Amino acid sequence: MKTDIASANSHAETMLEGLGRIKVPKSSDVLAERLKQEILSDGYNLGASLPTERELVLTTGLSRGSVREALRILEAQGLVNTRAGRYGGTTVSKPTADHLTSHISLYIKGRSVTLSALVEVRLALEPMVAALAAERRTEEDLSTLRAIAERIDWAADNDLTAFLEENVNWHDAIAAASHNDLLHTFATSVSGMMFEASQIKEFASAEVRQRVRHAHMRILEAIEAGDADLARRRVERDVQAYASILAATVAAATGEALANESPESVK
Amino acid sequence: MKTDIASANSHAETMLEGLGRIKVPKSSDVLAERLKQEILSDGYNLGASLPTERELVLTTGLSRGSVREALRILEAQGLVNTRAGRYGGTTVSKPTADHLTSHISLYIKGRSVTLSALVEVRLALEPMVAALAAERRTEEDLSTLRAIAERIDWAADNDLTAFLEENVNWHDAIAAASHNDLLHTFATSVSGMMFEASQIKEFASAEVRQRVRHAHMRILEAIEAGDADLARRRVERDVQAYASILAATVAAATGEALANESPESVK
DNA sequence: AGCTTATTTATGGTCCTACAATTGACTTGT
DNA sequence: ACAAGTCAATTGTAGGACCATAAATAAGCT
Repeated sequence: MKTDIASANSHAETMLEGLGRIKVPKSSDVLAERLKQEILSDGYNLGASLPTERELVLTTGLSRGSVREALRILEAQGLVNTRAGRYGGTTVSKPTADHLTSHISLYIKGRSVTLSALVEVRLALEPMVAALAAERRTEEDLSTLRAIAERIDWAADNDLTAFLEENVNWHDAIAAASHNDLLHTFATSVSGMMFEASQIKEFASAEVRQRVRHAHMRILEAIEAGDADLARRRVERDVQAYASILAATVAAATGEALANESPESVK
Repeated sequence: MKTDIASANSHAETMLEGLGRIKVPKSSDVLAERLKQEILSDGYNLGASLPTERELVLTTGLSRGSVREALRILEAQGLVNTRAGRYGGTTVSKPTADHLTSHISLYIKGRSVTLSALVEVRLALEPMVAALAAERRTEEDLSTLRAIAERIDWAADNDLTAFLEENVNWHDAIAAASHNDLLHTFATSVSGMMFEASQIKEFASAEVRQRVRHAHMRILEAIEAGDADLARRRVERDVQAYASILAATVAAATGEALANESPESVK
């Protein structure tokens, strides 16, 4: 059953120029893609239940293993949740911010994005975040920010770990105050990665900590006043200052250690 | 074997205050997480081979089904590729831009992000993209841009579909010229989603098409001249103009149709 | 009744086994 | 030297069995 087809194809290459390597998709991929379309297209409101695994086995003709692999893919994409037990099953969900952050993080690490590239992205995002925060912050946003600022003030001279942690919270709180989900997630993902990278290099000297507190104060002022342009400018300056300090620290470290000229990459 | 433990626990609630609902992770999740750490931490250069499925079965003690589910998760995260056949197997890879774009797209659709929110993100990203492009564009970048501009000029009066398509290419080419991977991916993802949404509303009138071509010309000029600030300002104006046209079109459509006040969301 | 406790049962979670499909390397034939 | 065929390790798929989970229900006990 093989010789006929094989020999026929081997001599017909001239007819197949335009065809690249044909891809044979896995059944689990096909099912995952179909379910994904089904979920996105319309039906399936949030929380709605997909058919059970065994029902999918019947309707698709695939094995349960393949069905489960498809569901694992959808789960990794944040499109569904699964619960065991009676009245459990697979339900439609929406990707969380954490989900997207994790994927962005993987991308940054995988691509060895340089610190300076991250700075550029921050420089694009954070001034806009601050401007929107100044326009839209609620009283709740403000009190959250004030509370964090207080904790940072305390931690600056007492608990370095807490200081760095609260710093992340600070940026997250401002991003939240912009009341733009996507911008929020982008900004926190990128600045989170930067802090993760710069924390290792532990360059948070007393002087830097003082600078940070001062900058925060001035930014908070602008946001409290609802002055979008002022907030934008001050954040821009802050990020730039942060970047140059970081660059200097990195240069000093690599210069002293090995005179290594490769641009610093995350990961 | 059940009564003892059950009755003992039921009367000991006071001792268990601090314990929330304990979660029992799935074996495939645990394995996926461990392999992910292994891949990220250090070993496993790009292209390196993970153990075969059956080796993982031996070393982990899990069933092959669980191992495969774990690998599907890693695959969905873009961390590995799998090839069948002898000398095939699972190899370490890095998440592609398409991968991240797809996840961003899912997030936007799932969250029903509003068009105005997307505009805000574009307004943050694209001026920076243009500024960097002006500073860093290579000759190749420029010739790509010029070629696209030509095709857009032709398509504007002849082929609406091609016009919209080349428009996406245009934005992608500028983002590529910024030579910042992350910024590139963010910008194309967001503007891609916007075009996808606005295409349906088919508001690309002849007048709008003319405006677009003019704006592109002026932006290309600035990038050719290497004038970062000029490029930034012109892109900012362009995005803002685009946004207000879109807003007007949407307002007219919904106003006439139903006087619907809900903010337009993607999806 | 009103509470605790046990049972039921549909569902996902895990394991096992077997075989098909794939594919690069190897062998053979000419 | 080249073409075709064979081999072998690996993923892909199927099917079955059983375990673990959890909500709804029933039973039992004040």
